[in-house]
Amino acid sequence: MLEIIVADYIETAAPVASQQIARKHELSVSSATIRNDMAELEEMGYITRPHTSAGGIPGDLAYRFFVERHARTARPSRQFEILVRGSLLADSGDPDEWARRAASLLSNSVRNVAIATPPQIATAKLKQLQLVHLQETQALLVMVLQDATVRQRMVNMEVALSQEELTDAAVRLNKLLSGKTTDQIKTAWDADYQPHPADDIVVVEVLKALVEEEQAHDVRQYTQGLHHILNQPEFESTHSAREAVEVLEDGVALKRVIINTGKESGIDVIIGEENPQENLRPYSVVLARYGIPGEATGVVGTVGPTRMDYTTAISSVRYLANFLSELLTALGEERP
Amino acid sequence: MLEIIVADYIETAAPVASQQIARKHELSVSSATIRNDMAELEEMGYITRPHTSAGGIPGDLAYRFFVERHARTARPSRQFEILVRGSLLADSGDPDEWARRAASLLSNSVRNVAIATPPQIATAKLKQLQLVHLQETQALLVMVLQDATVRQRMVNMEVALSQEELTDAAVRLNKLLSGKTTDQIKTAWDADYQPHPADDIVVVEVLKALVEEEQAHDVRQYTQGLHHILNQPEFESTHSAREAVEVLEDGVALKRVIINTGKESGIDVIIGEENPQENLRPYSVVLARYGIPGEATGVVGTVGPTRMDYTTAISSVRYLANFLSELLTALGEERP
DNA sequence: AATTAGCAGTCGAGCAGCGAGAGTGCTAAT
DNA sequence: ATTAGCACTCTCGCTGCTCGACTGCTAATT
Repeated sequence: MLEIIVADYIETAAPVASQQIARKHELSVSSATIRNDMAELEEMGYITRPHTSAGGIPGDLAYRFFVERHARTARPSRQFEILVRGSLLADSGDPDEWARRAASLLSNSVRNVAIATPPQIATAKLKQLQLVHLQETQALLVMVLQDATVRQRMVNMEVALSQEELTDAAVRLNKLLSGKTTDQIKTAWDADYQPHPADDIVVVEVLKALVEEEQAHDVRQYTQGLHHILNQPEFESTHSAREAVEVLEDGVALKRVIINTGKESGIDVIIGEENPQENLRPYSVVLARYGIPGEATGVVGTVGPTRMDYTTAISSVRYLANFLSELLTALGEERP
Repeated sequence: MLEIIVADYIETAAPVASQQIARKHELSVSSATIRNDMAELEEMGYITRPHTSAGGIPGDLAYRFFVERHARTARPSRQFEILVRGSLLADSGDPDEWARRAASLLSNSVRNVAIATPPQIATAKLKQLQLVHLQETQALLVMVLQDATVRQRMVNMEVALSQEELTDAAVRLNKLLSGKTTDQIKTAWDADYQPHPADDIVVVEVLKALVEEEQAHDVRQYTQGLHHILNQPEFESTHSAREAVEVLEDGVALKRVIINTGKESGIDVIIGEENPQENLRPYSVVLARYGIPGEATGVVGTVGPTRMDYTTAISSVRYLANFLSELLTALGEERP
């Protein structure tokens, strides 16, 4: 039931009515029954109605259900596969160019904005980090990188820690993180880090932010297909369209999302309000990381209205990511 | 008179009425007089009216007049100069980065789309060109470049030329062009080429096209500020906005225009219908080439509706181009 | 207990009509 | 050559209207 509504709404962009469902899908139930079911769905928060006597439009929850239940398993069209192979195998062996073409291909496939970053080689290695006591609850976090550059930041801690306690914490954190690239740090973090009772939460948070910033520093990203936005009915008003273009063209919000995209060869689907980046809440993002984990990885994905065609989006992104990974490992073996 | 209308229309985007002019500018004439003058301007083709009883809106001719008469001489705002210096002197010495920032700065200044290409080093030098007789009026134009790559193209000539005549022509053209970079060829062309009676026009045209294509091959361009178009009233309808974004995002039309931008340190202003590129006819383009002629040059400029603020556009583009040229020559002297 | 038919009620889209306001073109006077 | 005056034109926003699409509810049916 819910899936029909979502699929219909994705296609038509209009509130879906009970009678339409009954007619279109030749179900053996009448519109009245459907109305009852829809009332239930509304109560559970899956769909809303623009006004009392109108059809239902799915909310983020409904899309989430749809994605988990149906869209994840889809395969890309044969045509898309051929196009990708043709375009990416031709010509250049330049990974930068691959990213640009991937964005272009994806954008055409999903008829939405697509983004891609070229594979980034994780260069910045952490040498050491220090915590210096300043006052009561204030400390300085100093991060020394392998290439001798230094990053620092003030921390306002939750509890007052002495210099000894801070040094202790620094030693612990160094043991875990030093010698690693920012990329590896992010990975190690999720896997190995266990909060130590003596660690101050704020210190950890600031460190995290600092590492992310370092990563973000020069992520180059290619954006393609901005014009697709203007075709979508949700952006018919100039205002919303302008906002969308502004956010996507600028790209810092996306950059933040990209950095947090996991590497476990899965597809990240972030639907509407789920997005930690406030600017991106009106949209959905489908992202995948590709490349060789820990060595050189990039990201491909697409951004669109929450009412986007998740099925082809997910399958296209997955196929592209896999193919780019293949290309990249082949390149690595060729020139060792 | 005409200048007032143009300036007013640029500001308000609404048809300018005779009474408004009389009131706003405190002229010592009445609205009736202005009406008479405007009727004349309409007859001369400078302005048109959306309907019988409406004010006048300037046409391409009027903008051309305005640009030549007023906009060319303007100086950029002090604020813009400071911003440019601050942003471009800071940090990196990477010309690619300069181009990106220049586009960004310009886009903000003119509140329109801005484009910039990083300085391209003219590498491809012409070694030799040959003309081979095939049939009656058909010949093959072969272009051999310094790096041993070969470009060829068929030519359907206007008159039948023998192999001897073709060889003759090739010798003449070689004398003029060989050893030069594609960049220098373009320059030499405008300056030194005099049509020889025995040269076939079509041959020359094809050669020209071939050189241009070679240049276009990998011009990287940075586009900034697409969102500005959505603010302009001329792109209120989703349709026209989408078309604009499509053309500008794609960029091949712009590429063609960029290649033909002269190097004589002038500002190229292409207004509406004047544009040889059909896709760009609804817009105006203000472009300047910067860098070291014959060695490494790039282009900065802006694209917007024909009703654009030519005064700040021209002054901003000029200032940026000059400043980028300075930066580039400084870089050249530093590392010889 | 679930399903269905029927019906009253709600809401939005589209259309015509209207009046106000802005601005022109023309004519006659200066 | 300029200007005042006036009739005419066109746009824009408002109102009220109808029509059609849907729902929610109730009562009947399986």
